[in-house]
Amino acid sequence: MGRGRVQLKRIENKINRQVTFSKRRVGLLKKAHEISVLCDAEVALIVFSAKGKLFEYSTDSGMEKILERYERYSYSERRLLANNDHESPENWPLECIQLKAKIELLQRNHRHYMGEDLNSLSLKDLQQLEQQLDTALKRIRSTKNQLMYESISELQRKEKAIQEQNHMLAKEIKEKEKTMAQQAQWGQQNHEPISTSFLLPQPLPCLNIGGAYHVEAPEVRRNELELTLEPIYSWHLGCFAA
Amino acid sequence: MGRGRVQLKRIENKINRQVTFSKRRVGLLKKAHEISVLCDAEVALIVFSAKGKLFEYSTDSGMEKILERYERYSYSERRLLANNDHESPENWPLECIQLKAKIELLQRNHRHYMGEDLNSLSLKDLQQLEQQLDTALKRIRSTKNQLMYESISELQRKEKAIQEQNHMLAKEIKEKEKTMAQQAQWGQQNHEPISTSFLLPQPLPCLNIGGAYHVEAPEVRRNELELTLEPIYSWHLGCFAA
DNA sequence: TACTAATTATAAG
DNA sequence: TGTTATAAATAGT
Repeated sequence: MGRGRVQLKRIENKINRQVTFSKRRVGLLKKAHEISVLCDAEVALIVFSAKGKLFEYSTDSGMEKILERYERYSYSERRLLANNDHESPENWPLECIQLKAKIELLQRNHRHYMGEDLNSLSLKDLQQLEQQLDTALKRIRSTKNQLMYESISELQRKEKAIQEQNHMLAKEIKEKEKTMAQQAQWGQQNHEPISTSFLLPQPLPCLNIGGAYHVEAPEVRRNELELTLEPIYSWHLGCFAA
Repeated sequence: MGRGRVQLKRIENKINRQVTFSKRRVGLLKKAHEISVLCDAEVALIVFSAKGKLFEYSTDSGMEKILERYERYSYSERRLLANNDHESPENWPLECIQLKAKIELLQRNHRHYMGEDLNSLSLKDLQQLEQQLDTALKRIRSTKNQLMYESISELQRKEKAIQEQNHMLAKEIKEKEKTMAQQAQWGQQNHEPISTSFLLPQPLPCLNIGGAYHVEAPEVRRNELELTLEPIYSWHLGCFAA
């Protein structure tokens, strides 16, 4: 369909390929939808573009349901491959067996995400994996940076607040000194007045406090965060140990 | 397409519906195959007829691979959990429940490896994750490179072999020419002998072949590898036979 | 299943 | 992205 006859081979021109992909993708999805409506069929369609973008269509029963049904349907074939026989699966509900299969799959994926067990992968698989991890890594770094900036802002804010507090305290102290000095004058006018500087031997404790905060704060914050997330990170160990 | 305009609603006539299903199914599968070949896309198509029969198409990477990739991409594994909840898990063996928990953990993990759901992670977690993915990525790239080098070596080996073959063929041709020239001389000693150079107008066909190979190889290397290393046309599974 | 008229998808611009 | 000439899919038979 179109002005030229179509050759069933990869379109070499990149632009052309992309344009054709967009058009045909729309057509394909449309046809998938049509057959599902016209003929009362259940359809799941997954398309990854060459660049790795995902497009999907599924009947309104939902992709999940359909894939599940697919797995159920093709389970009989797969059971031959699975050697779970040593664990008395006979009594188990089908779902359990599926769960186990799923776990195996997830774990395999996981190993790949860890950069392990790569020999079972093809060049194409490796490329996909690389792309995916690269994307993930970018997101992670971006999130991390954001978090760090936020932490820094927060710390700066706190620093400011505390310094203000310090100023207040310093003022208060000064006033107290004044009062005391006056009292001293009143009470013992004959004595030498006590030097102000003696009464205010550390004009910079505020800085110490601020400094101490600085040093500690990042530590503390990290721990706080860590605590909230601890459960999340412990699972990995838990589940792979098992 | 066809003599009547199509109404996007269920075809009520059962026979008609079934016929249309058969026709459109073939068309759909064909189109799925076409887009995958033309546009270098990865496609998985699952169709259940109204009567529950399964038809499927997948790019040669295989249905499982694509579904895996899909799950990687959309971490929609929830379907297992979501779906199993309503199925009286009370009666299940303890193992099943543990399996479910395990899956949940794995999936959470998984999302993080996809760079998703990062807001629940602390700075420290993010750092760990970053490091881990970075390491994995390095390994993956290393493995990929190794694979590619191997492929290249293999191709070079093949190239050499083919060139040798070309040489042999060229030699053979030369000898044949000699024989023919001699025959011509014997048969018609009165005539002018036909010049050898005329009989051997293209002494370099082998070089042409080699040259073409050389030119193409770097440009198309990736695709070449993919194409040559896999059977080009594999309509996956016997969906068309059915 | 095979044919044909008519619709639909799409290659090229 | 939108248009158009043409190839391809397909509804009805």
